[in-house]
Amino acid sequence: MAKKNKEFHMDPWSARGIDEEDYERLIKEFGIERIGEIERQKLIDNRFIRRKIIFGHRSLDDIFKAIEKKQPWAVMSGIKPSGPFHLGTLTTALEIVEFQKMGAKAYYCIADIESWEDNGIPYEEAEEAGVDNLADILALGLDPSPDKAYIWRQSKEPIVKDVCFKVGRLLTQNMVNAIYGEKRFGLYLAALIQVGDILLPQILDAPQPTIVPVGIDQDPHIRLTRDLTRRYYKDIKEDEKIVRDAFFLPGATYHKLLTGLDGTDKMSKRNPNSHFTFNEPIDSIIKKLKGALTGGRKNKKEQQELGGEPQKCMIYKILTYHFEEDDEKLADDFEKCVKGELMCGEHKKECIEKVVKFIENHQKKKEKLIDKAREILKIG
RNA sequence: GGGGGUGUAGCGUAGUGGCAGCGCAGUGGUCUCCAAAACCAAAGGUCGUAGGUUCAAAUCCUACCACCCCCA
Repeated sequence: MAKKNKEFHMDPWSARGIDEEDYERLIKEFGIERIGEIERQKLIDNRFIRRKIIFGHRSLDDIFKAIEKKQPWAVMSGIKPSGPFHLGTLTTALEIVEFQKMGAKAYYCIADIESWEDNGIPYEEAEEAGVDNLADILALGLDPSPDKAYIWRQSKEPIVKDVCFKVGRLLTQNMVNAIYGEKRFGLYLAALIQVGDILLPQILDAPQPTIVPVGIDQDPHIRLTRDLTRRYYKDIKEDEKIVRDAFFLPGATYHKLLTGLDGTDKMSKRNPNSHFTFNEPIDSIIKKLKGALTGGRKNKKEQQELGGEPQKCMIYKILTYHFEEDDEKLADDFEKCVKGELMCGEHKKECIEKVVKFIENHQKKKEKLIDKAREILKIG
């Protein structure tokens, strides 16, 4: 209620939830484009597109053009090494892997400057988490070969720091306030470093379309980056001749965020019951899933008469995001739930089995990739 | 550089010298197909840190630390 009067700040660093009304607003007022039928068809292999988890984008058309003309393009995203992988980071990671499979060169950033600025974790302490996170995405299928991927740590990559200072000249206090609200100064710096991360493919290689798959809460970074790119990375001319084209405005895809397993606004580190990590003991994961919010009715009788409410159900949600491969089975379970034929206890049990299988399998793959991750990040 | 303010449980707060309390969150239980909601119960504190005054300090004094505001 009060929200309508308040200024709309979507904050990449806070844990505020985002509701349907916000999504509409982002599309109407902030220029995010809906994923239309054409984009949908072109990306139909992507589960997140099919299931409308990725709901919006900027400049996806540049990517399709590059694909058509067989020109190079990039996918860029990263992770803040402040803890283990969870279902939220899994979404972005899978998106990167998907785009790489479609032909993009993948640029993956370990955002250790941000984990210092945001969480107070010194670079050295972020190393282990960085290795762990990288091993996770390798296990999910990221191909690290040098022609297909470039992986870096912010603190060790001078180019991204250069960009921070270069574009910093274009920014005023009022602009950062409008985008992020009042924050610790270091967070603004981290945001500018991230501008460097997003532009890195075009700096290291040549101007090319870049897609940044992110959660919708990261859009402020995308807006800032596009604004600064437009103003700073223009055509470079020598003697009236263009020697380097202007950069492409970095594009993005936006996915909806998973809410907390326990029914709270957002999965957050603060609230351990809202999420589980990939490094967590299996019995702890099971316990959290057992306690997950469902859309079930008061008792069995009412459930059979009225049917469940899968829209509210976290079990249904995480199956949709990650753990049910089969579209038909998913739709079928939705139907059964609404008709009152599927009981939550039973559905939960099924879901738990799938999650446990996934985590155990993932751990096995990951274990073998830790050394590889160390090698890539040059951490001994 | 100067001035003012704040610091009490995970979070929000009450407490002006005499047993450190309340709300929310978290935990356990009842209920439930499982959760949620509701109800019941238990738990949680070096009162920012270090000194000092006092029979007695969250409370008064000193220094330091962290954060916020104002002035130059």
